Amino acid sequence: MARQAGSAGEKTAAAIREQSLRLFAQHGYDAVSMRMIAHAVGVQPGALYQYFPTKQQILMTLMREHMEELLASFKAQGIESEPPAAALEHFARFHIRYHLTRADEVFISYMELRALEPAGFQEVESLRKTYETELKAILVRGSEQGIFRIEDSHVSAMAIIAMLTGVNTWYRSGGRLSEKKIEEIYAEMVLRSVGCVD
Amino acid sequence: MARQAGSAGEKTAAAIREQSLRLFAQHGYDAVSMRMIAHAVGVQPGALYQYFPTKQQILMTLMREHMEELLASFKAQGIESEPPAAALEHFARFHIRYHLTRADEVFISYMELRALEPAGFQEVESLRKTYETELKAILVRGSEQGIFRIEDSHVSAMAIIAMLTGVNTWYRSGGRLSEKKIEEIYAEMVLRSVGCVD
Amino acid sequence: MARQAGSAGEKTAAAIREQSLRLFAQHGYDAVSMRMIAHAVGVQPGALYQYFPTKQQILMTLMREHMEELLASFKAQGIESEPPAAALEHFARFHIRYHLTRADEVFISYMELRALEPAGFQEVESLRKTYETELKAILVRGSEQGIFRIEDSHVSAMAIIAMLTGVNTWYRSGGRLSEKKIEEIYAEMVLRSVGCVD
Amino acid sequence: MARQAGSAGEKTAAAIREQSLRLFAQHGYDAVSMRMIAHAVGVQPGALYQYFPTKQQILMTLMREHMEELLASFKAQGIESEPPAAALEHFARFHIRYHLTRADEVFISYMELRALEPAGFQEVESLRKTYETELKAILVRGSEQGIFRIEDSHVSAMAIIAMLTGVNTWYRSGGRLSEKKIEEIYAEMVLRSVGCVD
DNA sequence: TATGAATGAGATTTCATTCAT
DNA sequence: TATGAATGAAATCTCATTCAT
Repeated sequence: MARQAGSAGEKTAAAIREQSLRLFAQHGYDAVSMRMIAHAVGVQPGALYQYFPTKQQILMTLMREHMEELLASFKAQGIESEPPAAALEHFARFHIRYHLTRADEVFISYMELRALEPAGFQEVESLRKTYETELKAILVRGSEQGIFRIEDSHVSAMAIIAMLTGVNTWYRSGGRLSEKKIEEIYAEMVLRSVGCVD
Repeated sequence: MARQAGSAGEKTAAAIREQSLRLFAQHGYDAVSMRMIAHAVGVQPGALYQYFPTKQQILMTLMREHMEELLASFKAQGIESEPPAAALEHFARFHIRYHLTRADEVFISYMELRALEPAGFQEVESLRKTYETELKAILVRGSEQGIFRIEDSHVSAMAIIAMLTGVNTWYRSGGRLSEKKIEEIYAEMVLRSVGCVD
Repeated sequence: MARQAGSAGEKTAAAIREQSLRLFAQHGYDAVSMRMIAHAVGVQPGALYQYFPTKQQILMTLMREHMEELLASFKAQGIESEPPAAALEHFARFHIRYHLTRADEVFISYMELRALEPAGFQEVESLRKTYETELKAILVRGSEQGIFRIEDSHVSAMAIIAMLTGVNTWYRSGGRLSEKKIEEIYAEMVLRSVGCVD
Repeated sequence: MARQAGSAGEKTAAAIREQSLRLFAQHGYDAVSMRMIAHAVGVQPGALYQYFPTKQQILMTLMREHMEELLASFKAQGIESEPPAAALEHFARFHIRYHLTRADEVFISYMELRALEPAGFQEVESLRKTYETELKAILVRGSEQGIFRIEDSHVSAMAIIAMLTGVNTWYRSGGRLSEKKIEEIYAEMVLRSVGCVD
């Protein structure tokens, strides 16, 4: 069949991103074949190579774009200029919200790191560390001002991020608790965990 | 003459478990082939089928045995009969310790759940829920006794487990902090997170 | 306004010939893809089909044109009317010169014969035989006149052509010996090989 | 279907060599697929990989073994200790004989050099140069003893080898002339070409 | 208990070619 | 005259698994 009128290319490119994201999140990078992606998109496998040179590049693109958007989104919050307690609460709420609305992107960015080739791994790791560093900066500020009581800012940052990110492993929207409520509970636990009682 | 304890077969079986565990943790279930396992064990691929009927069964065995050991280990702690605060601290320390000494088992039990076929998934999920329920029971007890201040025991349990389990994503033994210290920091953060200040 | 001589189309057609020739000579017909040719020409693969209906036709065109030019060039030498010894020397020198200036054309005409489909193969083979027959005619004339001492004109012709054509497998211009010198050495060896001593 | 009794492996390995050789010679390395080889051998494509890790390695093995056998065969002739004229005649006859009995091996070793990856190319080239050097040594000896009249031993060697090797492009056994006769004609032409008249 | 040989399916990727625009 | 998008077939190679020995 020949191509349709209109900008078929843009639609196809977007569809490849969407379907790859969904399939990688559901089955894992290695368990998803180019055939599966092509079938989900509605093209022959060969057509994918007009848009991405390799399967690895599809994954890499999804991850890089996710991390860049996460960082841009975070920067847009202006959290850095807030006082420590407000900043930490804001960070927790932002992180939870981001997770709950971009479940697939977040999921593959944590789960499929090992599927990346070394160069790509380094790049994504570096973006992730940039994000983690933002949290650490908040913790250090709060600690220096005597607002937080923490032993080690690195350990605390890791613990907090793991706690927050974990929401995706169990929360399904439409459940017993609203997303707002989840945000609130996690934010409170985070603040308390660093000795900041309300 | 009697057969030695630890016949060739037993050694091979153990080696398959060890090497599969290591390889699955390192590369992911789908990225590991039976050939890779066989090569690591030092046999031909066909030999693996003397011990496991399918690759899926290797994964399943590793996961089931890990979960069963985790539960048995936990039961042996006698945490259930301790008062809530002590129990929670004890749980946190136990969980961290278990993670830091069984990194591979823990890792694949979290990461490769989706690689399981439905029946196996159900079985492992059920074991995991049993473990999570132990934590929830502690939280409920503490909450009822007014020792913990939590909004929702399920959410808190999920958050705590995610925080604790996350230690594996970054901690490498021989680092800046001892395992004991890590235990201590996490235990304190957990207690605080449920409003239990020391 | 009138179109310029050498329209875009003519330039493209010429570029396809040149690049195909170069690539076929370098990598072999089967190892060269239409994409490679298109890329070398600076167009998209589809554009090639404005000038040649198939990849096979590109090869066929290159070969046919080469053989026709070789024959025309040879005819223009007027060798047929020369006495046998002069004719043979002239043939040898012409053949060497032609090889050394059209390395790629000559190369693919010998190497890629088997890549041709039957009909094309027959056509090129027939042109080649016409050329070989010219040499054989010289040998027969010289033999009949007692100037050459050969056992079998076909074998001698094949041997001489192989010897001369072989120059391309090793000679690179700008080397130790000039092209003129090469011509001279080969011409002498050819004459001697048929018992025609100077 | 399961495997037959007997050493199926050795038979298969030999069959892969034979069929690859035949097919590469007939169609060219790039035009032959692993499917084609497998089909000719009577196995599934995957089975080939029990014997050769890559298609390239099949070609490389065929070429290396051919060159090594050629050199060993040549050494066994003891040509080096013969006087120049006898040595050159002997070389020519040996080369022709070898060509006429190993047409496919010889053919691919000349035609498919460019299909080799750099490392393999170097290896085969080096073996080929060793062989060529043997001929050059004969020419130099004869030249120094005033028996041959040659301008340049390298050019002469190249010319002679090309002439001799060319026999394969046209001779088919069972034709008008016996192999012995061919040997004789070529040997005489070679001797004459270096000014050594009988 | 293990091997060596093989299968049939499927992996990623590339191919020549087509055709609406 | 050329492009951008796509196809359907085929490329090399790897996979889990089987089974006679």
